[in-house]
Amino acid sequence: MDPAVTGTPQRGVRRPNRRGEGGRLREELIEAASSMIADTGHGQPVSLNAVARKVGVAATSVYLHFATVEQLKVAVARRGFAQLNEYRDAASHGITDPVQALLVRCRAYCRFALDHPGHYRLMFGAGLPAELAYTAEHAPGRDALQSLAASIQRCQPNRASSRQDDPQRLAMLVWASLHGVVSLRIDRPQFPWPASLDETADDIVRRLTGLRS
Amino acid sequence: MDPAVTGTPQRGVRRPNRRGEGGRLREELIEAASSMIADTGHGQPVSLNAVARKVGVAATSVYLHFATVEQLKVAVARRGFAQLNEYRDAASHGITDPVQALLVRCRAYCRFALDHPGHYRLMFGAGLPAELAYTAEHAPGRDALQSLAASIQRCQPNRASSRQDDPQRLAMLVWASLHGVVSLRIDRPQFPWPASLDETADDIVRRLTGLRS
DNA sequence: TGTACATCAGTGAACGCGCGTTCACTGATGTAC
DNA sequence: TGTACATCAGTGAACGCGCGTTCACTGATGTAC
Repeated sequence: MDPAVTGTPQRGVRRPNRRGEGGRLREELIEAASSMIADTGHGQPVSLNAVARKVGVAATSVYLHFATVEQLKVAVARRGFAQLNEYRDAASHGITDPVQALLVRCRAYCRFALDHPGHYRLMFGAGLPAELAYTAEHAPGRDALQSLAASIQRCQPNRASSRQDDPQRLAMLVWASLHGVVSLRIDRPQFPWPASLDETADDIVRRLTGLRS
Repeated sequence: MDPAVTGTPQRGVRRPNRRGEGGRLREELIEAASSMIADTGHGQPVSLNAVARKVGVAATSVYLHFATVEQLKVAVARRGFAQLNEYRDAASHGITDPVQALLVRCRAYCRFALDHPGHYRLMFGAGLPAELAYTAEHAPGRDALQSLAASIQRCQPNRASSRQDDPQRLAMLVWASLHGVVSLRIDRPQFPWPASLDETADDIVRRLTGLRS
């Protein structure tokens, strides 16, 4: 049987890193865990053993770089948040109209989720390591939400904004709603969703914020 | 140590059911699994072994009533859907104004989720047994969505409804958005959510449907 | 230039655990004759 | 009324599995003298 199919490590393929380059294994582990997590569209978490197997290394070698399997998950989640930010920023790059920028950024959020369901689940589901949970300063999810609020606020000078339209509150509504849309699309692939995710995202953002462009 | 605390089965407490009443164990198992799942606000799935332990029965006895652990989960999920329906119907009972009825039913949906996070996760998360996934006829989630669409439609004779306001589409938007709200509240208890879940639900339903009462 | 040694990347065997599932069984209770 | 037997509810030991983690180790490579 093909080792790539069975998941058996390719014997002899991997050579130890050179002296001083042990850190490469760390990257390899994060990379492998990321790609495995990305694959599990529907599914259960990736195990330390499986990641080590994929890299072609003894399970114990993971402990050279991560004190615990939780720390590996943290690293993968961080990478996911960084990717999401890039994804979103790239999408709105060069767009000057703030409403268009908002819409495009929300679409990018949704597309990221459906393109990386495993990451998305890890980042926004119950499995997020406590270390990254919403705490005062460093929570990456919090930064993302602030960025959404700012994006909404940039649309508001154009129009008379009532006290109802507090950008923080709108950001929370938009975030939560889009999260619902993509979560259900990920977890309920059978459901007859409307074909266009972009349209659904636009529709929700427009209805919730009341913005027209 | 108190057996109730350690999870150790209470030795000798349980007596076999009388002849012809073996079905009672089935109910006990569903009940125990339900209450355990309800307890796991944050958390991983409940195991067959743990359920049997809780009931005070050998793990193998589960197989007297369920061919597989999946079937037990199906039974628990079905019970959850039935409870949600009751919950929602009870909330709107006696309310004649259709907009009020819609709002109240949506609030009930949200409150059910937060009051029964384990059930909710099982019913609307990735873990739902394939048997209950959206298939042609019998999916309970589908019935719930149809009921929401009908509730929205009842609000519409009052107003000029454009093609934009297809009740099926609105139901999908509302369901997905409320799902996002409650999912995040369940999975991110740390986040500074606005105190009133009811207000958030009302706000989202109103903004998405454009209904004012 | 040679050699002892520290350092580094990574290994391999073993652990205890809980899991879902199988199998042959036990012991009480009802029923047919 | 007594007894053999079928039925029923439930048990107990054992399985193979993958998991995260521990521990003492190996073997190559660089460096100090």
